[in-house]
Amino acid sequence: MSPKIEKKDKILDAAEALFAYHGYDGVTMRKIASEAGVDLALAGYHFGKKMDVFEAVFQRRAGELNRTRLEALQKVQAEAGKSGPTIEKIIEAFLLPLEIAQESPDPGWKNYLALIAYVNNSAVWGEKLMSSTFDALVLEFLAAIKKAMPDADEEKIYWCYHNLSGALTLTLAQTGRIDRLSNNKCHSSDFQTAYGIMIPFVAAGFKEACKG
Amino acid sequence: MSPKIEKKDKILDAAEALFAYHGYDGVTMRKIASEAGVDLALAGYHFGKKMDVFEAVFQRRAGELNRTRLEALQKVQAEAGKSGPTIEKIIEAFLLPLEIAQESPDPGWKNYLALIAYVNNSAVWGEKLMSSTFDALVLEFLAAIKKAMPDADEEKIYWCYHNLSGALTLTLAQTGRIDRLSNNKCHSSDFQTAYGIMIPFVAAGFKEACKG
DNA sequence: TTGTAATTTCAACAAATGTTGAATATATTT
DNA sequence: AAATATATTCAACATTTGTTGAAATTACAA
Repeated sequence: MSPKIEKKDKILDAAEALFAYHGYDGVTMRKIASEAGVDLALAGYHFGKKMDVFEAVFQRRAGELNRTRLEALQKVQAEAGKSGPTIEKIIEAFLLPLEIAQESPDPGWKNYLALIAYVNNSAVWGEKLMSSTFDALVLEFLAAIKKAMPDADEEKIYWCYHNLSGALTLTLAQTGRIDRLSNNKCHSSDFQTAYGIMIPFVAAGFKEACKG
Repeated sequence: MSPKIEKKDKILDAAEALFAYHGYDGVTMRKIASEAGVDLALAGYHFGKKMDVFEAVFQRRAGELNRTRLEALQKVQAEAGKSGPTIEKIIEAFLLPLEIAQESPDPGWKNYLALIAYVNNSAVWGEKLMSSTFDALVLEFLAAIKKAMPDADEEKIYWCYHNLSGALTLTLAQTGRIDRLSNNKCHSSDFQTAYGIMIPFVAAGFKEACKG
């Protein structure tokens, strides 16, 4: 219950929420400090430059997220035995940990995943941060998919993953667009429905687009 | 060939490229002016505030884009006759005009579509700008899809479109991520392959996820 | 308690930013 | 050519921004 850590984390929480919604350049150190209820200079003291705050936010939950998703993959692999899991099961293992995180009582997870959506869609950050942090995990999943579709062209599998990644990213971003488009019949915050449809959608996409 | 219009358009071109890559807050009026080879005050003279420059960029090509895509839809509808076109044909009509635009000799189109990707993934801009500019067109396509899948639940169709929109958006963004992930076997700039896979991927996704 | 290290605040800096009024130049019209 | 409108530049403003040194406060060990 040491107050040091409390304030340090409050800075990360505030930065997480602000960066996720406004992007890196849309956030000021003063806004972060103010939102965290902390003096302006404190963020600099704990983390260094503004960019370092951003990276600290980005890295904070990355390890746990990668661990959870890898465990989910290993679980379906163990259940499937030597033949390996189906595409559906692999996609499920890839996505459901995110749904669980978004439904977590800690609202920070929702912000964090929206931040990942921001980074993943940015040509500025995408290559630098996303690849170094998440490619290892993604390649594990892609290997499992290749095993489940031994006849599929490798290049096509990458592009199918790209489509999966895009659909996922837009879901993580929570833009509210589907609410308006559907005249409020659907809601960006309805993750259960989102993933419930995304999983068969993507699985069918892989199967069809990787033919030949 | 009047030089007035030349400079005015150069400002929009520069702003388009910069906003697409860096986002609204990552761009300064000075960078726009400098990139356009124009005095700082000129952008303000022609367009007003910075936000007005952004909206001018966003609106400049929207009309033509909507027109082209609507024509593509009407063409496949005319070809299909009363029964209406298949999902594949509808998705094609939705996507191929974008591929053509990205391959246009005018590099501004590529930047413009990357800008749309930025806006579509942003919760700040998404609802305000995207909906008002593109929802009418999207609803035309969704109506065609509903006709092609009369048994499908409406809510599911919206979510399937959301998946399509996400996959498309990531492609428009050109982040370079797939290059790195695939160890340079795939390239963000290879639109032909991207859409060649996206179309069957999405069509199969619609069919499978809208069952029941 | 005393002393030391860690944390937090205060204050201020230099640089960058959006915006605008006035001056100049260019084009267009009369 | 003169006059008018349009376009462009110049110069400067008030804010905002990231960053940092010094002071003050708090936690902790001896």
